[in-house]
Amino acid sequence: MEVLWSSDVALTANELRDALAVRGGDSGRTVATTTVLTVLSRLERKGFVSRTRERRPHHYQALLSREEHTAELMHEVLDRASDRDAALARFVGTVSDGEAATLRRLLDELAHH
Amino acid sequence: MEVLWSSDVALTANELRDALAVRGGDSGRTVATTTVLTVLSRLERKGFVSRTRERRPHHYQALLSREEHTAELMHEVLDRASDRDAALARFVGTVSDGEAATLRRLLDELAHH
DNA sequence: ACTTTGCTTCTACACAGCGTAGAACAATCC
DNA sequence: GGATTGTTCTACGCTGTGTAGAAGCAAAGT
Repeated sequence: MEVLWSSDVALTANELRDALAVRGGDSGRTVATTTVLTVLSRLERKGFVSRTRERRPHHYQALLSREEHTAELMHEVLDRASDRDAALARFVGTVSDGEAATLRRLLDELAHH
Repeated sequence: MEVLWSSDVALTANELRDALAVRGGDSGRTVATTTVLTVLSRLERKGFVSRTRERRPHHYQALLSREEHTAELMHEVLDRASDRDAALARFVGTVSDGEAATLRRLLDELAHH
């Protein structure tokens, strides 16, 4: 359900419902607006989303982009490891060559402040 | 429940129950042996654990170490990202200096086959 | 061989989380 | 102020997890 989220910015529940209807056009999968609102409320409670409570059609917006969220999750997973370095080693040992290259590049950039 | 797992190797259900009793000694938290067995069966079904079905007290053993499991989870999280490289960038951008250094070292080792 | 003992499987229950939505309540618009 | 539109409350079904009792099965004692 989060999938749809990280696409753009600041939507109302109805706009989001419509966006969903388009995306999942395969079968008649149309969710009710209330469903969207419930999910949005739960996401807000968990701090994944913020809303504008002023003007009546509340506008909702993701607090973290998809990528930030992914990075966040990776950190959470890593934090649960007893030996972080060992876990990192395992991780690095199983990335593709291309990703290893990407990582090197990113670390280089990081080094140049 | 997994926590206890990644410590050592090849145990029977009862040994594991005892180990649990020791670790969680705070309050009278003693789990029944059947509980341990149920959990072990579920873990086996999910491929996290293997067992020796021969000699009667079956011996159970983790298939992945704690670290491997962590790395595995990190990959799963990363696989769900739409833009893997961007997610990696966010991740790298938020690691500590020490870990950045660790990553560099690991990547260097990787480069030397 | 028959019983006892101990290990394993089957079944079950409570509780949490998620996807879903109807019904009720609140604000906005003529 | 009645109609329309948006939001909250409440709830149901499904799945996963922690927990364990009851029953089945295999090895060991006599």
